Amino acid sequence: MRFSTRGRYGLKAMFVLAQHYGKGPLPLKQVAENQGISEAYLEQLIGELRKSGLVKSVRGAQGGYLLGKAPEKITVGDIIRVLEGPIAPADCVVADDADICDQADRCVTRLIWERVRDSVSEVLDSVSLADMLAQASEIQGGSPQCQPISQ
Amino acid sequence: MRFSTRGRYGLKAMFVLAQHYGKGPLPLKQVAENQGISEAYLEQLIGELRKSGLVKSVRGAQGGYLLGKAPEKITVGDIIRVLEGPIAPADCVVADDADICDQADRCVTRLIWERVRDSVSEVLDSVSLADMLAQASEIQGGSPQCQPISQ
DNA sequence: CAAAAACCAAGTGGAATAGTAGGAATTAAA
DNA sequence: TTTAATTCCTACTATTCCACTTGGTTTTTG
Repeated sequence: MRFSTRGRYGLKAMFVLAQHYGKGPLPLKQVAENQGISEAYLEQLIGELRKSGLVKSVRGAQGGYLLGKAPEKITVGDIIRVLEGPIAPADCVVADDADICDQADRCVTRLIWERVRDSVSEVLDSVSLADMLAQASEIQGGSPQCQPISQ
Repeated sequence: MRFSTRGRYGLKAMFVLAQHYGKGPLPLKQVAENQGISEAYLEQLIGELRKSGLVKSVRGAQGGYLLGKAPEKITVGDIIRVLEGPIAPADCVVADDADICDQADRCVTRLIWERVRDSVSEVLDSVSLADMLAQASEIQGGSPQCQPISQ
């Protein structure tokens, strides 16, 4: 029951962009170095974030990436859903195609997965990048960094 | 962010054993057929549950498996932890080796993963097999079945 | 024009998942 | 005492996903 590096790296990258919000585009190289993440790998992830509209890009020299919306309007859940897919501990509780399960109304384990899904969604949707910025300034020298190399 | 079939099948199997609690050992073949799960695969999973003490086995003809404790004393969290490992959306918030992260006190994304971990744990630890039995009798003909073939 | 950057597509090694296959040991019942 | 039912154990396999790497092309600024 782990999130992969896709979601975790993506969230860190978005946090870095949030810290730079309003200061123009930030080159991916700086984001990657800041977090100790492979730039080429992060490039793939941020490409998906761009297609989703959560980030914008500026091409060419002096270019880079920026948040597509204000930090208040981007939640952790938004980011995770783009990079990890729908939040659901089992296929039968993926919100959109809930009717995939023909036994839905008689299934007891499904009730468990629904509760897990809802509680994870509630946590992730309740935290915005702006909230994370606020928390970072509470924590002295706050950074999104956690295990620079393997995390 | 899915649980694998390990945890999902294991939970279903445990629910079936709970339904049979107090009635002697139940052969794995019946559990597997009831749920439409490969018996040989389920055998591996229930072996781990047995080693953890959550189920007991009776060998030989007329043998089978039984819950190791009363349904009230076994939670979904117990089962999931045996089959899926510690509940933690990222390695840096695996309870035991929390100190794996040298930046723990300055890390902002870690706070998110801690909240996710705790909320998932809270849900899974708050539901026992006995609770599931009660829910099953509320739902007419309640079964743990959900998508018999692929789930 | 040169350098900095985003963009794109394809390949790669390793690990985990979701099983299969085949047998050995144990026990109840015929 | 044999037979059938059942657990127990190990090893194998195909597929998928992860976490990258590689090698470019295009766009833009100075």
